[in-house]
Amino acid sequence: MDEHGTCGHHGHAHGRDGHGPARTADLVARAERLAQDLGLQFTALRRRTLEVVAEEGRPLGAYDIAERLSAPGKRVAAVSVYRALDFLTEHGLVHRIASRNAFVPCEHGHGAGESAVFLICRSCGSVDETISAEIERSLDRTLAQAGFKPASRIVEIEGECGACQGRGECGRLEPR
Amino acid sequence: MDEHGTCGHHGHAHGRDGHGPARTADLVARAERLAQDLGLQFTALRRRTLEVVAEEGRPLGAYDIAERLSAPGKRVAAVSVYRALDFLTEHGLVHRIASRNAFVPCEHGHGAGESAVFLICRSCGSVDETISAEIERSLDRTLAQAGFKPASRIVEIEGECGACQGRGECGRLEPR
DNA sequence: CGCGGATCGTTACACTGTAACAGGCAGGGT
DNA sequence: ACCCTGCCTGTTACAGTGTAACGATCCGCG
Ligand SMILES: [Zn+2]
Ligand SMILES: [Zn+2]
Ligand SMILES: [Zn+2]
Ligand SMILES: [Zn+2]
Repeated sequence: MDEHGTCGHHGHAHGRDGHGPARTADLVARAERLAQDLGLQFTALRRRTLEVVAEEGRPLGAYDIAERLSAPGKRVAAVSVYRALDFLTEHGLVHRIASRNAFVPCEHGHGAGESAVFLICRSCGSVDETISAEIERSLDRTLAQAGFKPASRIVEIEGECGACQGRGECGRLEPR
Repeated sequence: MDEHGTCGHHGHAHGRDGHGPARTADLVARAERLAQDLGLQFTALRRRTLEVVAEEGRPLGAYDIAERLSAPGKRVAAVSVYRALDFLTEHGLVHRIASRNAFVPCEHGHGAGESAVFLICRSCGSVDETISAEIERSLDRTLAQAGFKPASRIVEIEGECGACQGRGECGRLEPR
């Protein structure tokens, strides 16, 4: 799959629901294939959780997800969402943004070895996931030099995305 | 700029209270100089908070700090600690480890421009702070290419530190 | 003296995450 | 059919993390 790979300048219109749905189907398909291959259960709760995260254009907290999954008369507890998120993050379908205590859908389908760099915009709240072999290499080099054996990596950059720089701050940052 | 010349080989013996006290005096001096220069108040609470964080060899939570600062009859509330930590982190005297919700003393005296890489050991819980111009460069390059203007960076690597990989022979010195 | 600013104590509250236990449901052996 | 087992989910309770709001104190300044 080569999603927006030729986007050049990362115009990332996912501040809203730009290409959310398309990605959602992609992710669900990937999850089903993965569950098939590994003999895991891609249950309804896990699927609905993935869909909710994928369709929101910005990081969602576990309690926000629980609220979106709940219906009048059928409440989904946050603890169930946490368990679903455990499954999804373990298999690389969603990522946790440590600096925000929130979750975003994976945009790249990278393996466990490749770690992502998250660009978090202060103005519009969007999160862009990029992969850079160069960063990977320099990280590996530094770690090897320090005699440190890495298991998981977190790289999160907070700042202002390209779309928000030109226009003051027209990013719609929804309260609540 | 003195480049972490103190510790050369990153053998980081600070798993316990190795060179805590020495660093503590260093940090306090740096804080006093900084407050002097900028006309800020390095109050008793801020100093004691910095000392507590500096003397522990591992990341401390805000509530842990509050507990250590409290005495029978003189309780320090966590919210006060958070305010002191805000001051200390804003001026680069301590760093927050986002993946742990905990705080460590700065080991390098780097400016705001240089971002640190934190090596967090799963076994002994120690945190080593290193600066790598190479990582910095590749990050800058990737960000520029994405049209993203960075404000703050978080790089946290979890894994196993050099000392814990031996598992029988601790603290083996590795020349070069 | 009165005033504004910064700090700190205190309370209350929201948000994040996990432990423990119980019920449901599918698959497999008998 | 039955039981047994493993996995998932619902529910409750709780620990840990972080902030808002208000008031008191201190201090420098006109
Ligand atoms: Zn990803
Ligand atoms: Zn933006
Ligand atoms: Zn530092
Ligand atoms: Zn270690």
